[in-house]
Amino acid sequence: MPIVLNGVYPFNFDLIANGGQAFRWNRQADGKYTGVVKKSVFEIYQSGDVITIESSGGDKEEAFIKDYLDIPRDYNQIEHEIKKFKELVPAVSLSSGYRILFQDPWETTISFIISANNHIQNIKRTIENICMKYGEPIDFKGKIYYAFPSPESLADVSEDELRLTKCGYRAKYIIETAKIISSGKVDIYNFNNISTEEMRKKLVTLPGVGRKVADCIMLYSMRKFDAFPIDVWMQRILEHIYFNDRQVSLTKLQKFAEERFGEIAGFVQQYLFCYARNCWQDIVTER
DNA sequence: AACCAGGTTATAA
DNA sequence: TTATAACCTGGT
Repeated sequence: MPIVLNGVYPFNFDLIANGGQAFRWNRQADGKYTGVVKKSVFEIYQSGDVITIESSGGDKEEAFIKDYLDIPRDYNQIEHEIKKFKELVPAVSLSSGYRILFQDPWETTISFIISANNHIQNIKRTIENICMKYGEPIDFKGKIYYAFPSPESLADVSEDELRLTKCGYRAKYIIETAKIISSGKVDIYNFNNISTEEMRKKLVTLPGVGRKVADCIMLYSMRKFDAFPIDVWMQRILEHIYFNDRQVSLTKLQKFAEERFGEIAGFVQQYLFCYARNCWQDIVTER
C-alpha cells in the first residue's frame, strides 16, 4: 500500500519537480510524477495537502522520501520570513509551496555540470541517456527505470563514448570529475561541518564546476541554504527588482544577495527563480 | 542562416 | 581584477 502524507502545507509538487533543482521527475497524463531517487523509483501524486507516494522500494522508503522532500521543515515560517522583504511578496505568493529537495551530491554535481550553457530539454535528455547507458536498471510496475550511475562507473568511460549521450564538450568535465570523486580526492559525501565558503572552494576545483554550479550543488544536495546560485534568470530578476534594470556584474549581485538575505538566501533564490521563469512576461509588461 | 540557452574555462587587457 | 571568445547540441 502507498505511503500517505497528510496535512503537508505549503507544498506544490509541480513547482518542486519543474523548478530547476531536479531533472528526473516526469509528469504523467494522470498528474502523477515518476522519478528515480537513489536506487528506487517513486511515483508521487499530490491532491491538496495529501501526498500519495508509491515506490519500487515499498513502504520502507517512507523516512527516506520524507527527508528528500524536506517534509519536517516549516515552510510556512520560511515564506513568512521572506515576505518581510516587501518586494518579494509577489514572488513568494506566486511560487508558494516550493521546497528544496535533499538530493544526492554526486548526481547533483554531474547534473549541474551538464546544465551549464544548456537547455532544460537537452539537460534532461542527456541525464536520461547517461542513466540508461551506465545506471542500474530498476523494475517498477512492469517498467524499467535506471538509477544514476556511480562515480566509478563514469570514471573509466572514454570521452567519445560519453559524447553519445549528447553531453557535448562537457564529457571531459564529467569524466574528470568522476575520477576525482571516485578517487576520494574531493570527498563530497563528507563535507559536513565545513562552512559554505570552504565547501565552495573545494567544489570549484572540480572541472566544469564554477560558482553557479557549486552553489546549486550545495543548495540542492547539502542543505547549505545560504548558497545563492545566480543564473541568467536570477540575474534578470535581481537587476529588475533592485537595480532599475541596469546591468550588474555577477560578483556584485552575489555580494548584494549575501548581505541582504544571509542564511535564507537559498530559499529566496528559489522563489525568485520560479517567479522570473514563470511570470517574466507579466513582470516586464507591467513596467 | 545566424543566434541563443539553468556557465565554465582559457586568454588578454 | 574584470572583460571576451569558444564551446556541444538542438531549436527557431
